[in-house]
Formats: sequence, C-alpha cells, structure tokens
Amino acid sequence: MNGPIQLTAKIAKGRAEPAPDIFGDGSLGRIKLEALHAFYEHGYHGTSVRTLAKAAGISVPALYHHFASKQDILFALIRRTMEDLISGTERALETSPAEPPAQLRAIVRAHVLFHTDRREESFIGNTELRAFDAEHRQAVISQRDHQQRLFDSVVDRGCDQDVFATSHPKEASRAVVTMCTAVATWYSRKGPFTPAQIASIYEELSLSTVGYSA
Amino acid sequence: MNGPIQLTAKIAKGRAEPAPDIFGDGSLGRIKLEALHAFYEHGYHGTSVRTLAKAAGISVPALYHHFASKQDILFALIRRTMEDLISGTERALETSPAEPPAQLRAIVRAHVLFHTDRREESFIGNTELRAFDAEHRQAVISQRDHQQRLFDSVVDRGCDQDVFATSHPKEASRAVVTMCTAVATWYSRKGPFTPAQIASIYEELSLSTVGYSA
Amino acid sequence: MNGPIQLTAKIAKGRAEPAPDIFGDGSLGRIKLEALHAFYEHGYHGTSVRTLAKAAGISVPALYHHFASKQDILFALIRRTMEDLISGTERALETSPAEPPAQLRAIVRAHVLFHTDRREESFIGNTELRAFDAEHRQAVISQRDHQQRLFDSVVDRGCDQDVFATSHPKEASRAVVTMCTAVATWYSRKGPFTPAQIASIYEELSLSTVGYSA
Amino acid sequence: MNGPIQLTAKIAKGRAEPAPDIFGDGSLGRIKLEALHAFYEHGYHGTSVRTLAKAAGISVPALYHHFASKQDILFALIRRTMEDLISGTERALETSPAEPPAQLRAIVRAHVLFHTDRREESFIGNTELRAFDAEHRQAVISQRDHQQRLFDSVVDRGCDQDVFATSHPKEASRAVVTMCTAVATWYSRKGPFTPAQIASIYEELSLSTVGYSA
DNA sequence: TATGAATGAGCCTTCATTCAT
DNA sequence: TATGAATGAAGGCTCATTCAT
Repeated sequence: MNGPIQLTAKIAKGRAEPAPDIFGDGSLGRIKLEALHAFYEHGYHGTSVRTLAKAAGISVPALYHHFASKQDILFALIRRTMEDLISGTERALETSPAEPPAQLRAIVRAHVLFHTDRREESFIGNTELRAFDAEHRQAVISQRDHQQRLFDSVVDRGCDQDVFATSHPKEASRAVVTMCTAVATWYSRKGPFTPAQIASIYEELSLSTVGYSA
Repeated sequence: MNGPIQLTAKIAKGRAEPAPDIFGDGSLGRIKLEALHAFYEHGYHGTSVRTLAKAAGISVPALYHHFASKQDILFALIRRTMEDLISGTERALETSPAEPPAQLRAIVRAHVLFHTDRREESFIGNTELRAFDAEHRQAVISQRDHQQRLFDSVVDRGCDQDVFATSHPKEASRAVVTMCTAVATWYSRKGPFTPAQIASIYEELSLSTVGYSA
Repeated sequence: MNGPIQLTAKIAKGRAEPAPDIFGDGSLGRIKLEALHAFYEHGYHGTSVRTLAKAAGISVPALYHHFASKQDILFALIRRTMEDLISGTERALETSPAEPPAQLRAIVRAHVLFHTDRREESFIGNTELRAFDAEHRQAVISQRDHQQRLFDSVVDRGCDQDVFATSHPKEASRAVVTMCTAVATWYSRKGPFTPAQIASIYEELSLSTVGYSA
Repeated sequence: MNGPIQLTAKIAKGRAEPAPDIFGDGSLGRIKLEALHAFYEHGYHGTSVRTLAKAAGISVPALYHHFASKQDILFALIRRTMEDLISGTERALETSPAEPPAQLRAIVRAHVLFHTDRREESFIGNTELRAFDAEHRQAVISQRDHQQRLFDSVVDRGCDQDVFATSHPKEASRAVVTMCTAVATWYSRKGPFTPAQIASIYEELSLSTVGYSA
C-alpha cells in the first residue's frame, strides 16, 4: 500500500544521498546521527546547518554534498525511522502465534522496545512534521497510518473473534499505540524499569485496554 | 505542593502582562492567542517575533511592551494552559462521587475535553519545552507532574480498594494520562466523534486499562 | 568674547530646561548627574534614554519634559562644565598676583583641581564632541578655545617679560593645558597623591615646560 | 613583561583574521581601515556594523567571516596600534645614543610622529576602551602601561645621572607622554607646523618639563 | 504634570544556501 | 572531493521619540 517513499529526488534536485553507512551495524550515518541528537535537543528550527556540520566534523558545503537541504536531512531521518518501526512491527506479526492476544503482545512489545531504544527519533517524528512541506508531511503521515493499521487489524480480529471485548476497537487501538508511543517521552535509561520490563507491563495494559480478560 | 508558579517576573524584569483580556470569556489575550496558533503551526523556533506582532496587529516594540521576550510569551501561554488543566481536573474531582471509578471517569472526561477543546495549547505544552531555559522548563514540568499525581492518587485508591485490578498502578495511570493527552494530536472538529463522545469512550478505555470490571 | 551660549532653543524647539537645581550646592540636577555617570561609563551612544530615565528615577516622557532630546542633555552637561572651568580659571587670574609665574601657577592649579574634582565631565567633554551636530560642536569648541587663550595670554606675557624662556609660547601653552587636562584620565581618589599635591606638582612641571627658572 | 597579547582567539572563537593585507606597506586591511575612520568619526557605539560593511565594500556576513564581532574589530585595531607604537618607541631607543637627553628626544620624536601620522588610531585608543569587556580592556591597558614605562625608565635614568632636575620623575614622565599624545587631538595636516617641526618643538618642551638645562 | 503604550527604524548577529577554487 | 568565502534575508531585540490620557 505504502510503497517505498521516494521523495528525496524532489528536494534534492538530482543529487541522491550517498552518505555511506559508516557503521557496520546498519545504523544511521554520522550526519543523520548528529542531526538526530541536535533536532531532539533543540528542534529542527532551533538547529543550524553550521551546528550540524560542526557536530558531524565536516564543513558546511560537504554536508550539502550529502544532503540537498536541511529539510532533506530531517526527512531522511524520519522516513528511515518509520521504515524501521514498520518493518519491526511486521516482523513481530510474522514471528508470533496467530491468535490476536499473542499478536497484540508481540506488536506492543516491538513498538515499546522501539520507542525506548530510539526515543529521540520517535520524538522528532511526532513533533517536527510541521517543518515539512505538504508533500513530505503526507509521506510521513502515510507511514504512520500504516503502522496504526497494523495495530487496528489485530484489534479488529480480536473483536471479531470475541476475545477482545472493547466496544470501540478503533479507539482502543489508537489508545494502545499512543500510550506505547508516549513511552519515548518519559523512558529513561536510569530506570526504574528496563525496556523489557516496560514492554511486559504495556503488554498487560494493552490487553486490558482492548478488554481482554485472561 | 506546587504553589502558584511565579516565574514571569524572573524573565519579565518587572513588566507584567497587563494586556486587557479582550475576550469576555476570560481566555487568552490577543498576543497569546496568535502566538498559540503560530507556535502550533510552525513551532516556537519556526515563528518569528515579527510574524507574531503582525498576527496580533501590533508593532514589534509594542509586543515587547507586554512581554519581556519571545520565551516569555511561550511561558505565559503554557503556564496558563497547565493551570487551567489542573484546576479543571481538581474541579472534576471535587464535584464527582468519591468512589474511584466515578472519580476516574470524571478526571478522564475533564482531561479529554480539555484536550479536544484546547488541542493547540496541549500540543505546544508537550513539544516546546526544550525552548525554555532550565528554570522555566522545570516550572512547567512541575505542573505536569502535579496533574499526573492527581490521576495517580485516584488509581492508587482504586487499587487499594480492590476495584482496580491492575498490578502496575503507576504505569496504568501514566498510560491513561498519555492516551488521553494524545487525543489532542488526532482530534478533529470534523468528526467522526464529538468531544463528548470521545470523552465517554475514553472513560471506558481508561477503566479497562486500570483493570476495572463493571 | 564667548558670550553665554544659547543654543538650547535650537534643539529644544521651544521648551527650555527648567529642571530645578535640586542640590543646594549649585551642582548638577539629578538627570544631568546620572547622565554624567552613564556617559562617562558607557559613552553617549552607549547609553540609552531609558537607562538615563531609570537612573534618574523618572519616566522617559518625564525626562523629555526637561530636555528636548538626548543630545540636549549632553550639551547642557558639557556647556556647563566648560562654563565652570572657564569661570574658575578667570577667578584664579583675578585673585592672584599679576606676575606671570604666579598667574600661571594659579590657573594651572585651578585647571588641575577642576580635572581631579570633575574628571568625568572632563572626559566626556573631550570624547563626545562628535555626538553633536556642527553647531553645538562649534559652541563647545569655542569655549575650549577661550580656556586655551586664557593660558596663552599668561604664557605670552611671561615670554614678553622674559621670565619664560620657551621659544614656542603657543605650543608650550597648549602642552601645559593638555598635560593638566590629562590628569582627569588617570587621577584616582585612591592616591598616591591628593588633588592638592598633584596641583602643586603640575605648577612646577608647567613652569618648567615654559622655561621658567626659579 | 608584556608578552604578545593573544586575546583575539578568545573572542574570535577560532577564526583568525586572514584578510590579506591589500596595502603594500603592511598597514591595515580594508575592514580595519574603514572601521578606523568610522570609529574616529562617530565612535564605536555610533558606528553600525552595516555602515562598516558598506564602507569596506562587503556584505555584513562577509565582515563576520573575518571578525567574530564588532568588538573584535576594535580590539584588533587598537591592539595593533599599540604594538606599532611600542615597537616604534623601542626602535627609537635602540638606535639613539645612550645618554638620557638623546634617548628622551628620540622617543618623544617617535611618539609625536606616531600621533601625527596615526591620529585617528590614537584617539580611538584613548576613548573607546570602555567599549571592551574587562579582559580586553586590561589587555590594552597593559600595552599602554608598557609604553609609559619606556618613558619612565629614560626619565628615571636621567634623574639618577642628575641630568634631569625634576623632583617628580614619574609625574614628569607622564606629563611628557600625555602632552605628546594630545598632539593627535589637535594636529592638522594643514599646518601651521609639519609633523617634523612639531616633533622638534616637543623634544624641547619635554626636556624642559623634566628639568633639563642644555 | 506625568506616564503607559506605542512605533519606524535600526541594532548586532545568524540563517540556509551557493560558488569559485 | 572538499572548503574558504560570500550573500540576501531574516533572526530577536532595542533605539530615540511621541502621544493619548
């Protein structure tokens, strides 16, 4: 439904984003990594391109060699975040038992762990959408909707099968996603819970929210 | 515990904000109202003082006559929002039956209605905290914590009385607050639900989340 | 020769400067006094009218009630300073023996004591002339020339009478005035010399400079 | 004692001032040259960065590419002026006979010629110190003290050798420096004396001031 | 008389972006 | 490939001054 988003070219006026992934682990490149921290800390408009370049240890023109614009960096960052979130959720669905409660547990767990693991990205993805022009904003919203639908279909199936008792499946599903997403706003590595513990708690809370009685 | 926050003077260097409330309903003055829209639309750093002044129909120096700084406007806005949220929640507690389920329904309802009614303020309050210096940020966080504690105490009492079954009262309480707060991010006047309907739905969802079985 | 300078009206567009001398001792009014300190500390352009008003304990419009403009304050200040300097020098001439050495001692003493006593005014008078328009600048320069001529005539008479041996009376006279004026730039109440001691030293130095041998 | 002053880096945050010296004579670059004229004419606070940039024929950001701040321009200007004054004075000492009268003549001559040649710089150096923060002000004052000590030591030696008769060597030395410095405030290319003539006159005046009888 | 409120112009500085080298 | 240098536009804020009350 939401095929690969390919808007970069629109902004980039021809130059792709070839910044090699300098980490072996498949994570963000240096520029995006520093942009992530800076955007999280000071916001998109509160971060200057100079600051970004300095943080990444390169010159400003060098930065523009990798990204066509400041907005392009943000977009690459958020798009990738959403891609990872979605693919993680889909993988959770594929690798868990087919019963709705198990499936809900799986995607809640994935969702929560993603938001403790990558809380900065999550925060940016939810607050800096307005920095985009209409087209890019829509692209991200589509990804977000896609993620929501993954939850919706699980809750819907649970209701169809009468294992979830809520009378408002759509709203319950949204409530579940938002409460899990909000974990990113308060989670701290300092505790009192580990990500795994939080994930377990939210599995229970989510099942309660959709009206599942063990 | 959280006495009236009085930081304005700190920033304002003596000048209060005496702009007469031009609305009969006791709501925001013109400057804060326009600032609200602009901050919501483009973010704090994405909004210039010139833009703000123009939107409010005054000159830039006139704006500085009422507020000591751009940050001061944001602070006045958010502080007031939090004050209203808290006082609304407290009023809900006072005017509802003492049983935890009724109390939870009441504050969820108040919380949700506040966030449909004042979604822009809510959004700003959750995303622009980083624009503050440490002192002002802390002041807002204190208010937010206060609001959270109002929920916590209801949920705690419900658990003590064994009407709420959740094994994680603190987390359930937070989940309830965040799911209700998130309403501000998706609610639309265009439907499909009215604020009152949404409030009713969230009463149910919240009771489910804390493990209450009718 | 230099009659009373009456330029105020030019700037003042009709309003005179009626600020009553609130000190019994004939010194500066509050506004000019604070302006003196501020101009000395931060310069004319480095001092704002707001700052001035606040320092004087009045509102900005009240300040404009007493002075037609910021420049007017500076002018009133400097004009008066020069008037006092000149009248003090003239009084010194009148009350001292007619012989050139005694007369030179007298005016050097008066000049030095003035510049230790009123060092701030002196400094401003020598550095903020450029803040004036041509007319006011010329008015002050005329006063300064007048003061210089008082010295010139004493030195000239001393040379005519062969008690001063310098072959460059004009330059010697100027050197005397400037070295005495410069006292204002380094004199400190903390010592090591009292104003009276400095005056005595400069009497000797001045006599040396014009080639007087006891 | 006064090692090379190296404060620029403090202000400049890393950017040196590499603007090539566009004059063959090793003098000021374009920006500092125009700043010199403007500061002399209207004062530091009376000169805007825009004015400076326009006078130098560049854009405002280009100006900030060479100097970290407006204050930095002033500092670079004054520091260099003092360096040249000091080195000129030291060269005069080295290339003149060792006898105090000859040495005093040499440094007075150098000092006077410097102040006729570079009267604008001299004036600024004496009037705009208050535009600096404490650190930079102290740096300039140290240079000024150094220059004063060069004169002091000559006068002191003259007194020790009984060729200078003044009973106040320190004050005489200061008087000499200030009268020579003041030349910058009245010297005019239009005459009546050439710089060389003035220098000769001040050699005589200075020797008189310290009590030297040919 | 005195002042709260206002303003056009301007302040110093930084923005995102480009280009010659 | 990489960067020193540049720029038009804009940033937040303050200026000297005025006026209605």
